[in-house]
Amino acid sequence: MPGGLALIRTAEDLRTFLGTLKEAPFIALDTETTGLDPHRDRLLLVQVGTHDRQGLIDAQKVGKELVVMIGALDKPIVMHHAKFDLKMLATLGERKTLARLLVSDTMLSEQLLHNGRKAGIVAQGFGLAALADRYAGMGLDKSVREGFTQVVSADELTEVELRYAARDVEATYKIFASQMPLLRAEGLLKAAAIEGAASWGFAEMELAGMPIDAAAWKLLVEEADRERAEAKRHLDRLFRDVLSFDLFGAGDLNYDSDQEVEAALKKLGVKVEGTRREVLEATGHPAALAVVAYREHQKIVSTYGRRFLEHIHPTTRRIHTSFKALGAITGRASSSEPNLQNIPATSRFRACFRAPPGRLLITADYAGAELRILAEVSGDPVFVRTFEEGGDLHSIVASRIFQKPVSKNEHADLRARAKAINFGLAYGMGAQGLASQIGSPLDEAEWLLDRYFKAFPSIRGYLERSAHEALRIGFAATLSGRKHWFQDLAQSGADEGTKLRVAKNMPIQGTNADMTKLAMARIARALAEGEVDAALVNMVHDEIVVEAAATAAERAREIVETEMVSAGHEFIRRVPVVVDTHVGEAWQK
DNA sequence: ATCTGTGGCGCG
DNA sequence: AAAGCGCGCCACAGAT
Repeated sequence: MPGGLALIRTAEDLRTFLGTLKEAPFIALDTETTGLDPHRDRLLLVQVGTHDRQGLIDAQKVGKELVVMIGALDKPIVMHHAKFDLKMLATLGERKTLARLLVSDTMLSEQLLHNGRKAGIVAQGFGLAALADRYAGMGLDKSVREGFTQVVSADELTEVELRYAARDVEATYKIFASQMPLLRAEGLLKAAAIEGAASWGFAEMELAGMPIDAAAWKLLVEEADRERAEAKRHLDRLFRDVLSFDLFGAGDLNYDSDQEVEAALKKLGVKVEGTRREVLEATGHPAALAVVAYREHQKIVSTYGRRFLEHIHPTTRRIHTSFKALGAITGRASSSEPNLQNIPATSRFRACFRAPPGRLLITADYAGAELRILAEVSGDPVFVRTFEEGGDLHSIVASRIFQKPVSKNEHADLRARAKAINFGLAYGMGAQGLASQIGSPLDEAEWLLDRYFKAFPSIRGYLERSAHEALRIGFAATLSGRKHWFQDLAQSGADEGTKLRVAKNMPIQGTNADMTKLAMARIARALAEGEVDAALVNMVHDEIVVEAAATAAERAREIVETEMVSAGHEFIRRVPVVVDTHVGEAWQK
């Protein structure tokens, strides 16, 4: 590093340093912090540079001006796990600049390159050190940078620590330089661009968190707990002949143990294999049904109870989930600690996510996203025309299959059957699956599927053709070019049928992920550029939630809808893209 | 005491 | 129980 390891402490010095990067095609960036929580921990160092020149910026001394100046370079900024660095950079302010950065991410790029062919690299993983070794033959000692928790100023960092901080930037630069031709060769540049652009969106969601009415939530859990206890007493009565009771009259059967439940049911003369809800319901036995009822309440108490509320952040009083941008093999994101993508939809739990006074939540979701994607990729004329005309696809499909007029009011039962087929076929569902889904005999389900595919030959044609082609070439892809290689799946011993179903589903589910992630990126940028008092707060696969000041809510809603539609049309060109929005105090479908 | 795999179930 | 795809969390069960 020219000039040794001197820290850049002023905007003027930073300007001088950045001037030396004029010729670089892109800039690598990394940060050193006192911890992982942007609401509690501090940014110490921001390192920027290339393979042969790195600058170490004292983040607290230079302040938000460093973000402005890096943004003004107008070059792609490459980070390893950009979401984290962006969240820490945001502690300086300048979110508007961060939302506009052209971000690339070496970690996500590597995941895209190995999606479904992790075998052989899984031991090293996707950490910076692993990639530095893989691409640049560089050894990075992460342990040097593990403990800055006691550090209060960049001045305290030792020479060794600063040298490693600079090496991380050098490595990141070299890694991306090597990844780029690979991404290009695999047709993954667009997918990588979406991931990079969305990383600020995920950062914004994690930073903002979801507002929650903890008291209301607690009441719902307590109610479920009472109902659970009542359900248990009921169970004890039903099972009284096959269990023993303690002094307090409580039975010794553990209803959370599937083994014990199965054995106890057997003693009552109810033979089941497994204790899944459908199995228990199929018996029609009161004791089996009582177990189902108990489980319903138990699920609420265990999954959405005390531990869930422990995720409320001590300072923001909000729920800050953690997103994995590439959480699913299809390209979907996942959410954890807590998972905000599996909050009960029909219950009152979603209503507990309430914006604070003076603010509102905008809930926006793609209407029939997967079926529109299927219309796009198959080109089925009926599907395409129905969406063009704004018709009800399930009704149209039912009318075709059953040869009689069907609507939401007329022959609604037939519409429900068509709906089950429509959703199931995107996953490669067979007659047996359909039979159990709609509760009809196997031969009837077979007849239905047959009628369906006769009415829509291009749907079957597309699904069969694309799935077999995917297996032949070794991967399935979305409309952005995102790939799922079948190497790991094959190695796991999956049979032909499983592979075909996965291949059918990937382009549909994955293109939906492409759309939603691109929309997130565009919404975050448009809100920032328009200086709208609003932020992304959650996403659930085909749905985006934004919190806005009440005075800005209508403008934010318009931006959300416009950007979701435009992002959808990047991939869906044959049929309209429709987004339903809802504005209110609470999160609502 | 802690880890890992499994069954079950919440969501799209 | 699953020949319907993708997740994460819970409790249990069996292991270390």
